[in-house]
Amino acid sequence: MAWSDALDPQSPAFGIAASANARVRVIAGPGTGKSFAMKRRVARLLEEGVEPASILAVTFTRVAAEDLHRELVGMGVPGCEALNGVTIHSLALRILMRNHVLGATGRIPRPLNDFELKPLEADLADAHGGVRELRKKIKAFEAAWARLQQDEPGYVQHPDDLAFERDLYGWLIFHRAMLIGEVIPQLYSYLHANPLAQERSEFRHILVDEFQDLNRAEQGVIALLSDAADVCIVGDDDQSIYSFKHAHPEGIRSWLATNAGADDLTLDDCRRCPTQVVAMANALIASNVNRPIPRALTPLAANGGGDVRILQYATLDDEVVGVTNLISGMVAGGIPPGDILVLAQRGVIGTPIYEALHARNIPVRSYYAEAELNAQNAQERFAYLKLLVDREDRVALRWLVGLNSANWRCRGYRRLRGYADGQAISPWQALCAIADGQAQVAHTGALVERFRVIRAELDRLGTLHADVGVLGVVDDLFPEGDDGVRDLRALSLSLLENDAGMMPEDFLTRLSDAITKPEIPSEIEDVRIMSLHKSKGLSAPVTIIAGCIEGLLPKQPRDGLSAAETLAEIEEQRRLFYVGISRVKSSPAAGKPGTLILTNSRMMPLATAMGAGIAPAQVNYGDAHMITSRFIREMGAAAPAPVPG
DNA sequence: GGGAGAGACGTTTTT
DNA sequence: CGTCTCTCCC
Repeated sequence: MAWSDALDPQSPAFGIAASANARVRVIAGPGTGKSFAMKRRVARLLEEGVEPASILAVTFTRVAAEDLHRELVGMGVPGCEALNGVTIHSLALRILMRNHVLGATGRIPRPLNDFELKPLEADLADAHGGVRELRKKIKAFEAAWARLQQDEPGYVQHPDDLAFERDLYGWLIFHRAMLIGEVIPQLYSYLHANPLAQERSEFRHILVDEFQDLNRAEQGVIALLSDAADVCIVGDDDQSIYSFKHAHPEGIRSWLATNAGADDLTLDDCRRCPTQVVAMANALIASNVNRPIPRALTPLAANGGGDVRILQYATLDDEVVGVTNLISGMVAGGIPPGDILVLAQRGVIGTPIYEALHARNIPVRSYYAEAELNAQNAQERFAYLKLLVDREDRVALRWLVGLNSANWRCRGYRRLRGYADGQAISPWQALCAIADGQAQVAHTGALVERFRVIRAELDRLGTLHADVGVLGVVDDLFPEGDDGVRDLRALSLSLLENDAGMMPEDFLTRLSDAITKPEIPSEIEDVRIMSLHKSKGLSAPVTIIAGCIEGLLPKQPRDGLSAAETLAEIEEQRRLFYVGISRVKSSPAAGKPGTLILTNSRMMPLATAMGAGIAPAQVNYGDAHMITSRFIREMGAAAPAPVPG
């Protein structure tokens, strides 16, 4: 295939593929064929003899990276199989490892699981304004302290932030661990400090997908990698939904100002969605006031109007049953389960739908994160497994000695850490010394008592392993019938199925990977249930968004915000809904009109509402009364009238 | 250091 | 409504 095959030279896609400008920005609305245009651009580069290794295609999420990689490799152009599609985090880690940046500063790339953040938070909270403030600080640190688009990354602005960074590094170095997110500030400062670093001129062509998802630090990393590269960024400020990690729509908007002379191209023809959905999406997003470049998607008549329904149920239970019935009916009618995408912003809505479909033997998969480690006993057994493999896993030990204490025994642990540091020994060695009476450290009684239990349990597991191997240990740690570890058991057994004699450390590595980096299947065979965030970049012939109520979509803005900040939160929620409805794909030729179903319910138990952080409009004897999302109204006359479900 | 009781909050993502 | 977090007190 030649890169320009069947491409109209007047089309924007041609322009994107052909532009020889060293800086190109593409604003591409949902479903406008940006992957297609990027692919053609890469094909052109390869045909012109550009080294595949000098082309960098980078995105923010693994789903998008693997998608891009698959598309690029599938082009059939010579050299395409050598192309890389990477997440910015994996790229960062690779560059840091290659340059021994981490080793030189005493760092070990042992990532923390989500649940392992608890003791870190407890250990640092006192000195840094409490756990809540601390979490915000971690987010800002991961953005290299550039909380706003106009902030310069890498420069700590407040003395508090500086003290926090010092303590955080201290904790991570002592515990021989890393935050996933810290690779970004690390890489930024490495590249910034080393203008002669090979990586700054390694790439000739950089393509960035979903650019609006990058925060200022991540944008800075891209800029520092671009010394010798042509850069093409693709994204959509209307799909910017990651303000919680300090990515703002201004990022892609202001890129032209900092890249003078850049080409500015736009993709507006919505090739994916039915025309009615395009009209609804346009009406919806027009309600965003803070939108300097008002644009609209152009519908494609050939896509047909689609099948759009807005359904209301009396109660949340009815909604769950209703959605389940709809899906069963579709599957019974011959629609492949993999064509169906269910979006629910909270587990309380998504999980019951998942369970109900599961009970009806409909293939279904839930994409809510790290679900295997939700239960505390799952976390505990997993920590034991880590310690069994490596007694010097300081994070796992820290977690276990703090377990079942509200403050994770942070005061005793502080003394222990001081002692271990002073003696230049590890916490494990220090605890052994104290437990065996060879050393005394005041106020560590509770800690050492816990340690004795942990050590005995590890001895037991060690013996068990010697007797019955990894499989026996798995059976002991994740026993059948224990709901909390059900998923861990299933996952472990599937890993050991063909290789029961695996070394424990290999088993642990594979188990960790399976939990934190689940495989993204290329053939979708299940009904998919996920958050709206996760759905970015995906499309499906049938898209169902459940829970379209005020307080959830949009979520209740946080308290204490200024009017402008509140507006910004609502506008981001509107963009989130815009992303959601534009997932639906029509293929009239294949008999798939493109089905979009939006559901809500008028009432749910108060406990459910409060449990999910949904502010009810009114409460009556334990029933929370909900009202329909404003977004339904904002889609205007383009949307069908809501009907009972 | 740790327990009791009052008060806040609940999501989304990255190897 | 639960769970987590914070403060106060022993």
